[in-house]
Amino acid sequence: MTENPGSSVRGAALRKLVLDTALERFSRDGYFNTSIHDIRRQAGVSIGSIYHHFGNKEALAKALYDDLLQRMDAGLAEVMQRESGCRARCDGIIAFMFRAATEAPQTMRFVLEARHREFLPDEPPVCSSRPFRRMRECIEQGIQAGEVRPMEIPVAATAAFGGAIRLLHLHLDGVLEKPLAHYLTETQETAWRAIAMPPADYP
Amino acid sequence: MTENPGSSVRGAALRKLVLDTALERFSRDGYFNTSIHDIRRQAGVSIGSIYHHFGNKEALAKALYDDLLQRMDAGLAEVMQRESGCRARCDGIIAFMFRAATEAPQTMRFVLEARHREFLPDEPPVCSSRPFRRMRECIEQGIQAGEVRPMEIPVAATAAFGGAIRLLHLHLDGVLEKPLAHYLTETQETAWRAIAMPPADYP
DNA sequence: TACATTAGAACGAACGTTCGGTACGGTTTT
DNA sequence: AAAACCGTACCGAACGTTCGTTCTAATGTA
Repeated sequence: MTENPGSSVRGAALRKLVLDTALERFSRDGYFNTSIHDIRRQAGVSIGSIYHHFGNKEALAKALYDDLLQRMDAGLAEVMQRESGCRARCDGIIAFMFRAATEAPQTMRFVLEARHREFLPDEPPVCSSRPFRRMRECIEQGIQAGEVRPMEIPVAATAAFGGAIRLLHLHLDGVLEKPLAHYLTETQETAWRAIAMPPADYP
Repeated sequence: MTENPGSSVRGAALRKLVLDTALERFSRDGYFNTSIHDIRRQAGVSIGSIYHHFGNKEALAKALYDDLLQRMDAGLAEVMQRESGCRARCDGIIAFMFRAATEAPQTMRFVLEARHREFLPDEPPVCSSRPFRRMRECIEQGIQAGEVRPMEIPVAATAAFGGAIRLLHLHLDGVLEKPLAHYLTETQETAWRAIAMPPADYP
């Protein structure tokens, strides 16, 4: 475990340690199955420290949530800046999500699977957070540029990324036989087929 | 409210009343934000009755979960029996889910959004439940029949229904502008485009 | 009478949180 | 330079509340 009885950890390092521990427990057992005392024990810090840094349990979860969403958004922003054109960007977004779910499954689980509204009642739903808005905007631009069929935005956006996201869920639930990367290119191609503008001589 | 102080409700009717109340509260506030005492108060029954019929809180949730999954599976079975051919069945499945999410949003929320593993630790993930297995089988048969492109089953299945399911989530989160039905046919067409076998003279 | 069902007061455990306290570096006062 | 003071960080025993559950008595039903 991450026991740390001597507690040489202080300040910002302690804050980070608590956040890391909270992520591990929240994503594994869920928010309500994890007590502050659990986090205290595993992180090897005191109850007082946790309350000093975060105020209360809900604020700890919110700090974690904001942190992860922002990191995820930064990743997507980097994709959007590196790639140009809707197709390349969609592929990049899907690849990024697959990589994130493989390398940081706990983060992905907490962002994607947790029912945030149950413990953060004032938070808007995940689907209206920055990362998800970015995906929708990408599709909107694709339609305007003529790369993507003209269609209802929600339909296009969910068609483009819904398959990939469901595959992510399967991966996080441990029901996929092969590693995520094995399904990447096929997922990208399939997603694009669903929304791509057909060639001009299409029947 | 569903107050019922006089309590003429007994036996099977009482059991049903408790299940209905539990569904409403679980889907609105979540399992952990709903206490047995809450359900008792709203249903107008006694603590003793609840424990007599269900044993404990977890078993109540499991009874509800099994009930809803079975009802959903029956709906899907009916679609599979009525329709023949992969395309018609996929369309039927998506239409069924849209209808269910519109007419019984609480049911859909509990089946689709709740993190069951957090309160039913011994339950397999939703994605391996009967209804979801049915969807995957439908796609598998489509591939064998030559209606669907030969591809990895998980990719094909998530491509076929992932978009629709994400749209369901958007609907349940209340972020869609128009009623679900408005997006139905476009969702069906888009899903099919993603997985359909291309015509023989395809480049 | 016998059995199944309902009633609700009571209990113990677990939880989130509080609060009086220590430790310590920096700043002001003497 | 020493003393007094201050604010921040950390500690953990203790508190009040809530929750799931139990238990015994009462009640309806056959």
